[in-house]
Amino acid sequence: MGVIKIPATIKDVAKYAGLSIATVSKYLNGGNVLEENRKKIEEAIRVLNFRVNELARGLKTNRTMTVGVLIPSLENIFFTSIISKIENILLQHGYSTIVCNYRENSTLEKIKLEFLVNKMVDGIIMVPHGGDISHIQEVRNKDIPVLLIDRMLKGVDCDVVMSDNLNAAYSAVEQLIMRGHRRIGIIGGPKNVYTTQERIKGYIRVHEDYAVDIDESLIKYGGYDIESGYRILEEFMEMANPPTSIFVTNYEMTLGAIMAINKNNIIMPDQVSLIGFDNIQLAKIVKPSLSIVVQPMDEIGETAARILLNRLNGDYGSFPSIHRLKTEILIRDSVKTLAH
Amino acid sequence: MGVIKIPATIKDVAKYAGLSIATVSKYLNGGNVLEENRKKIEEAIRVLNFRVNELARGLKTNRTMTVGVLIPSLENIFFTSIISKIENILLQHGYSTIVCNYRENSTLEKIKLEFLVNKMVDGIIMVPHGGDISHIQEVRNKDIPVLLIDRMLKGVDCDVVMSDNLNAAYSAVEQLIMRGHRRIGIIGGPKNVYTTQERIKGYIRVHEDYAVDIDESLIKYGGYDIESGYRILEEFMEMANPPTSIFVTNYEMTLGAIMAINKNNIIMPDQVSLIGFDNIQLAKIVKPSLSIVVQPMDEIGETAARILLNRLNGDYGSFPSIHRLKTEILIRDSVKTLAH
DNA sequence: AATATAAGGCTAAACGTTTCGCGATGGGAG
DNA sequence: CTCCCATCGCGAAACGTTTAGCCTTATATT
Repeated sequence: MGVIKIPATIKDVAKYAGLSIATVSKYLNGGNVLEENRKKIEEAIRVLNFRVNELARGLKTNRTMTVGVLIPSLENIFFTSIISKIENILLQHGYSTIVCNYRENSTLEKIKLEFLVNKMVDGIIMVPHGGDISHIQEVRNKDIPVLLIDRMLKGVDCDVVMSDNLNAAYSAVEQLIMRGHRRIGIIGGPKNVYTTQERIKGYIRVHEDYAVDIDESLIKYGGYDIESGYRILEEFMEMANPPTSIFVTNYEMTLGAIMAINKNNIIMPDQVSLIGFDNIQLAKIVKPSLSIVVQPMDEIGETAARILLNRLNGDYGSFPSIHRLKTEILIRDSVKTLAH
Repeated sequence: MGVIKIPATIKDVAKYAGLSIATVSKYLNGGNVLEENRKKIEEAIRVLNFRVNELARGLKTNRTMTVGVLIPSLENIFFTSIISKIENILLQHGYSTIVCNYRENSTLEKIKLEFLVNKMVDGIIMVPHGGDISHIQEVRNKDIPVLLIDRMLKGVDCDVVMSDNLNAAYSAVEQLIMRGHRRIGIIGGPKNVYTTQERIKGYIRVHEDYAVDIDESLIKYGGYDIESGYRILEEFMEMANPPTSIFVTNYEMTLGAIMAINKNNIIMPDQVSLIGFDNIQLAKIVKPSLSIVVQPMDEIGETAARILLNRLNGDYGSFPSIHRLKTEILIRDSVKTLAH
C-alpha cells in the first residue's frame, strides 16, 4: 500500500499559519479574519490538504449532514428516479444520502427507520408503507424533520410530496370514457395505501361526472406487485361481461398485466384497451405501444429535497405542506376508440 | 410539537447505575463486568432509552460505520438490485449505506468519490466509469478499502465482483451459432469499458471455437444507453446483408433495440433473432418473449458486501480478489432456429 | 486628552465517547 | 502467613472541532 499520511487537523493548520485554532475555525465557518491571516490559513489548508473532520464537527454542532431515505423497493424505477434527484440536490448542499430499502415489509420499515434515527440523520425522506404512524410520530418527537413521498398519512404532521393521484386517475379514465368505453376495469393497490384510495376516488369521480354507471365488480385491489397485476388481468378477462378497457394503477402491476396479456394471447387493444402507470421506456417496449400515466419523478424529487432543506435550515413556514404534482397522460396504440 | 427530551448520554447511564463511565463503556463494548453491575447498566439503558452517540464514538474510534456506494445510474435496475442486497447486508452489520449517483459523468464521479472520502466513509463500493484510476488510487492511498463492481480497472489493486462477461457472451452467441446463425451482430458498449471488452472477447472466442468467420462490420459499439441501442439496431437492419441475429450487451441498449424493432415494424424472430441483457421482467413484457442473459445481481450484491465487510474488519486474505460470477442464458421466442 | 466603541485574535471549556493504566480485592500456591 | 496473579472498577486524557468571553489594539467621539 502507498504511504499513509495522518490527516492534518485544525491544530496543524493553526500551527502552520501561526494563528489560533479559533481563528482558523472562524475562517472555516465564514467569520471575519484579516486578509493577511486569511491568506495564511488558505495556504496552510492547501499545503496540508486539510479537511474538516465531520465527526468532530458533528459532535460539537450535533449535526451529521446526512439525510436518511427510506423506500419500499430499490427495484422500482419510480422510487429510484426520485432518489436520484434527491441525492443530487442534497449533495450540492453538503448532505449525504443514506438509503434504506424496507422491501415492502412493515417490520423492516420500523427497524430501518430506527436505524436511521440511531445514525443521527438530520432529516428523513420516506415512502411510508401503510397507515401505522407510531414509529414516524416517535421520530418527529425527536425533532427530526420527516418528509413523506407518494403517500400521505393521517394523524401525523409531515410535509408530503406526491402526484395528484386523484386527478391522475380521473384524467386517465376520462380518456377512456371519451373514447367510448363504459365498462372500465381498474386494478388498485392495497386498500390501506393512500395512493390506492386516491386513485380509486378519481376513478369514481370521473364516472359520476360523466354519468357513467359504476360496476363494482370492475374495481379490484392488488398488491402493487407483478403477480397481482397478472392475476387480476386474467380475472377481468374471464368475466362473463369483461371490461373493454383496464386502468392499472402502478408500474409493477402494469408489468404483470402485460405479461398476462402476452401469455394469454390477448389482442390489445382489440380485446381490451389498457392504460398503465410509469414508465416511459416501457411504453415504447410494449407492442402495441402502451398508454400510460407519467408521474413527475424529477419534480417530486426536486420538491422533496428543497422542502426538506428548508426544514433542516429551521424554516418551518407553511408547515406541514402538501404538494400534489400534476401527472401526464400519454395515450398511445394500446387504447382503442369504440364505435357507438 | 411533542415534548423533546434531551437524549441520555453515557454519563447519565453511569450515574443512574451508580457506576463509572468507563464501566458502562466497557459493558457497551462487550467487556467483562460483574453480573450485578451488568443488570444495573441494562436497566439504566432501558429506563433512560440510551443510545450511543455515534459521532462521539466515531471521533474516538475514527470510524463512521458507513459505506459509500457510487454508481453511474439510479435508473438502472441492474445497479439498484445490487445495491438493494448490499444495503440489506451492511445494515445487518451496523453499517449505513450512503448512495451517490454520478450519472455516467466522469467529473461527477470524481466529485462524488471525493465527497464520500470527506464524509469519512469506512469503505467504498463502486461501479467505475472509465479507465481513469487516479482518483481511485488516491482513495486507496488513504487506506479506505475500495471494491469494484461490474468493471475491473488496470493499474489499481482492488477487489472486484462482476459477472463472467466473457463467458456470458460466449454462451449467448454459442446458442445462436447452435441454432444455425452465422451472421451474428453484436452491440457492444463504450470501447474503454471493461465489460465491453470482455463481452466482445467472448463473441470473438466462440466464433473461433466454432470456426465461424467474423464479419467486422457486425461488431458495433454503442454507449450503453437506449439511444445507441436504437440507432445501431437500425444500422444493422439497413445493411445490404444484415445479420440474422443480434446480441445486445446491456439492458439499456436492449430497450433501445426493441424500440427500434417496434418502430420499424421489424418482425422478430423472422427478420432477426435477438438476445438481450437483463432484466427478466422485460423478457416477459416483449412479444415475442425476449431471450436474455441474466446476471446474478443478488449474488453480486451479497459477494460484494461480504468481501468489503472482511476488508473493514482488517481481513486482507486473498487481496485483491476477483470474482467472476456465472450468468444464465434464457432462450425464448425471440430466437429462431435457421434451416440449413 | 480622555473615554467609548468596534474589530479581531486568543484561551479554554465542552461535545460524548474510548481506553490506558492504576488501585483494590479476592483467590490460590508455596 | 506471605506472595503472586487475575479480575474488575475507576479517573482522566484524548479524539478534533466549535464558540463564549476575555484581551488587545485601533478608531471614533466628546
